[in-house]
Amino acid sequence: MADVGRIAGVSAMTVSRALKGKSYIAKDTLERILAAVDQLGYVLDQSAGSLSSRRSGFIAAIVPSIDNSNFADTARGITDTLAQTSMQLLLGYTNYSVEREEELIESMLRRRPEGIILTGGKHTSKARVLLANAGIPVIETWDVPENPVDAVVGFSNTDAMEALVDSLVAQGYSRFGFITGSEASDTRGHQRHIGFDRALSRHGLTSNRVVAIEAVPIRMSHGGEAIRALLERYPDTDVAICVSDLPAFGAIMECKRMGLVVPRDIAIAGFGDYEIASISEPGITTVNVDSYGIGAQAAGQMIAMLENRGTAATITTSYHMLHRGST
Amino acid sequence: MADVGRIAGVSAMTVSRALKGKSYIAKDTLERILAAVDQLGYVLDQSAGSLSSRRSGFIAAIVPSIDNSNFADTARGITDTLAQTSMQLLLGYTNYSVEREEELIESMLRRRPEGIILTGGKHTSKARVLLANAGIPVIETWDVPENPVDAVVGFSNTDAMEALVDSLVAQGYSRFGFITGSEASDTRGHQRHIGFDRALSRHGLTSNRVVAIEAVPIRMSHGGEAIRALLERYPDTDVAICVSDLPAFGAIMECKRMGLVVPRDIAIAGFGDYEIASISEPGITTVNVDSYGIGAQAAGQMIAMLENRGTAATITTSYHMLHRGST
DNA sequence: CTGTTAGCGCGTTCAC
DNA sequence: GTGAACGCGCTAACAG
Repeated sequence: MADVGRIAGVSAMTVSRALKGKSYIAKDTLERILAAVDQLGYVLDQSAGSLSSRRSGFIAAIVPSIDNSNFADTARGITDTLAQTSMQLLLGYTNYSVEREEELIESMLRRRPEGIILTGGKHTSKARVLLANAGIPVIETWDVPENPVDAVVGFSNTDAMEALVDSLVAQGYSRFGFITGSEASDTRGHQRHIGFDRALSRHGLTSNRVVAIEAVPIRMSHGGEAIRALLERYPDTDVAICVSDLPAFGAIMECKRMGLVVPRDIAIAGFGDYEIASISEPGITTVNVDSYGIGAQAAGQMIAMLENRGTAATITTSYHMLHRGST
Repeated sequence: MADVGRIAGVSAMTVSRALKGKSYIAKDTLERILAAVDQLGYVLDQSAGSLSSRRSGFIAAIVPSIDNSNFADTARGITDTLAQTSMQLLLGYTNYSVEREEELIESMLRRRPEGIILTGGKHTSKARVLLANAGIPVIETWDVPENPVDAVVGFSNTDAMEALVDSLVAQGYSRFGFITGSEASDTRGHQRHIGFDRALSRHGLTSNRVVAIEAVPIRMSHGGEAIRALLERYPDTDVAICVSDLPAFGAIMECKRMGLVVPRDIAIAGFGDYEIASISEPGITTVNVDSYGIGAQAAGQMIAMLENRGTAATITTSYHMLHRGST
């Protein structure tokens, strides 16, 4: 930067101001500086800048998996919204492990992010301490935790699943199966299971037709295994709800291979409204949860909090049922 | 850090050494330091550290989209491999725009990454200048560019598509259609199209049955539109190759809706071996391209280059045909 | 509109 | 094994 200044015949400070674009600089001074920047191929060193200004320009975000279009959409929502500011996203994924989350939080805090966006409300106690000490806005997403760290942008997975069950009961189904993954790891899956149970008991139905695949995350292929297991144990099941559209799709395809017709022989529903749910034939009945909007709103709330415009609000995001051919 | 030192009764320097874990520290000194760190909830400030050590600990990676499981897998491969080191991934996506890539490169270079991993070999000239000036290892992936910037980890999309066409010709198909997206943006799609043309002319076949959807990126739903357009214009097409499995799946589902049986009435092949290709019924004939391995090998090569163990090598990654029920 | 001074929080280097 | 001095490249604060 000093080099640039030398060539342009100004001090480093003026170069700094010119490159920030926030202060008034004489037009010809600015031109000389930009010419020098071009000539040298100079690129600002933001790590030095952050040290001095005490603003890193980072927002950290941690999702369970990027290999899942719901969370990828959330990450996109965050990035796109952050693009309006000069903030940069520092993204990490936990593979659904709170221990890994703790490590990630620590390693990200070393970069002094100005805010941090997490998925869900389950964290190790050390993670909570780290977050508290960091003194930065924390936003938990994809859930409405009972004891939020700070702000929240999400929806009740329990309620959403209850609504799905209600609508299927209304359709006339009564022998419900549930296909899920490792609930110890996937807390949102666990919440959905709770919603499933609750809704069923409200309707006076039983709910022990459950297949839990102990794999993290649950994939399309697991849906196939699971539906076989479910139908073997409970052959009279008339509808199987899957914890996400991915296993739901796998289940539907497996049914096809088994010679069963969905939904005539067995109805199948998913959760999340992944693209496949609308494209698959039959289409998959599911719950749309606005994955992109969760990210966009979380980033928006973060920006507000950083500008002292917002406080630790809880923003509830919308979801809606999508009835398609699979039920 | 000075605070920690004060509590532990040592200098900040000793704290720094203790936290790095590379130097010898008396056992009880170390314990006192760790206790103080715990007590204060101290977290290292890596931005200050990088400024001083002139090592940011960042590797930048830029992919076209994270909302695509192939590139998400590559990102996972990079992260997982980097986890062996203390490097952190700085991830960005371009939405298939070289202009956006240029912006991203510049904003990432401000963080002084120690290396940068790009997708493909097409960059703006300014981007090339920025990369050259940065003086860090650059790895281009997912392709084998004619004029690589530095190292390369990828495969020839042209060759891979040629191999797919060859195998379908061997299966007896002769009236080939091609479904693709915006080739101006998706250079790998463009390469595949070239391979398609080349292979067909080698076999003395024509190749004008092409539907290009001008959307970026091409999604499942576009496959449906495209197959309709293709069959309307060229009703005698016997096999449609899609630029990726996503539109291939959309096309298969649309055929089902149109009452066509795949592959009896029309065969369909994809590219990329997304999970859906193996789960879908029928399974989708496709080319597996080791998306995760591209990331893992790129990161491995990056580590080697940073340790001066490797030079600007070109690593060719493997691909293989997967014949499934759709052809 | 521009320059000077000081210091951000570490790690490098050298000393002991 | 530990400490002191110094500087990384930039920007805040103040001056003019």
